[in-house]
Amino acid sequence: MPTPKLIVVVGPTASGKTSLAVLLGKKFNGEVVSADSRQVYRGMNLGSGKVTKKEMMGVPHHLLDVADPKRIFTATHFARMGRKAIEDIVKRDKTPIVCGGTGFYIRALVDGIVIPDAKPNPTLRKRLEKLAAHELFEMLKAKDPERAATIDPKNPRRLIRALEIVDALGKVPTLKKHPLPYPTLFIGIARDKEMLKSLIEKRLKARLKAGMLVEIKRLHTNGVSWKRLESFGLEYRYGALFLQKKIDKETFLRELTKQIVDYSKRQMTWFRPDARIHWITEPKDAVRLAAKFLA
RNA sequence: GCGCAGGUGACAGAGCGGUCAAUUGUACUAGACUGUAAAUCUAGCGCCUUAACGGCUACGAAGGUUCGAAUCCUUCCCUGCGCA
Repeated sequence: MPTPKLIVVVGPTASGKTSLAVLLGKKFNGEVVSADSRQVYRGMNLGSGKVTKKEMMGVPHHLLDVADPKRIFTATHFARMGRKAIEDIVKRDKTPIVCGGTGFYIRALVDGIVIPDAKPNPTLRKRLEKLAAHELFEMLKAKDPERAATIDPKNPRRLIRALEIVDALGKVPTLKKHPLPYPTLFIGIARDKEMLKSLIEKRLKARLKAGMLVEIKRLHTNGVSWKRLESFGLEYRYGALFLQKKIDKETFLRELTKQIVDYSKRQMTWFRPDARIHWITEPKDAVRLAAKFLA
């Protein structure tokens, strides 16, 4: 039995990750583990760019439709389920292909960062949300100077989470990693800015035509609040704003396009420093890399 | 032609004698990321300098007043509105 190996496909939104993962899966007897923080939710298909059954071309996919959009799903849930899926794939002698654009999820899963075992505490959060960032920072500094030294002192969300951990565990533990024990090939899809922008525009048009707004409306009808939809960002946020008539069609299109482009930049900010990633531009280069890696 | 208002950095738009390379918003660029991560947050943004409480050039143009002007005066050019 050959040693199990892992392939990871990353890249900005609209760069072509999905079809590349399918191609690799088909060629190398693999199964795809999606690493996308929105595609985990049931009913969020068009807006999140989820693969369709047809596009899968018979390659099994994991971690799609595993969560209820009305409930919070987190990186920890993802990492746990992802690990299980990968172990299962390996056990069946197939190659797991992690594919997605959510950098934090990939890190949690592949690098196995140990996220502090402190559950979200809504009551505490609600109370802390009333405070200003500098007040939160002072609190953290008093209770856990070590964490305070490394945290972003102006990011309330991070500060609140840190205080939440302190509340549950006494202090924020130092970062530990339990990476997946397989040799791993990281492939990144590189796209120049102009090209990516036009890909994003094209894809958005196609999604709208396919009924993206109907999908968002259906989610709301099925009990997902506007507020929740807005919190999902991008397609769901702007779609919800438009359906509520908070913005007009033109603003919707213009802002959403811009936000998706901005998002793709943030993704690159995340992936770019990772020296393990082999950047490619053509699928055949990815196939070549993978063939060599799996040999 | 006369009257009034105005010409500021990519755009919008403050400033109305010194602390102004110039508030702010947008756009743009870069970055962070320990259970919301498509979320959340930060920084830069005239030119030179690795950098600076350093130098240079700047607020329509040209002169002038002043120790000192984006800010005051004069002339010119341009724009908007009103009247002819």
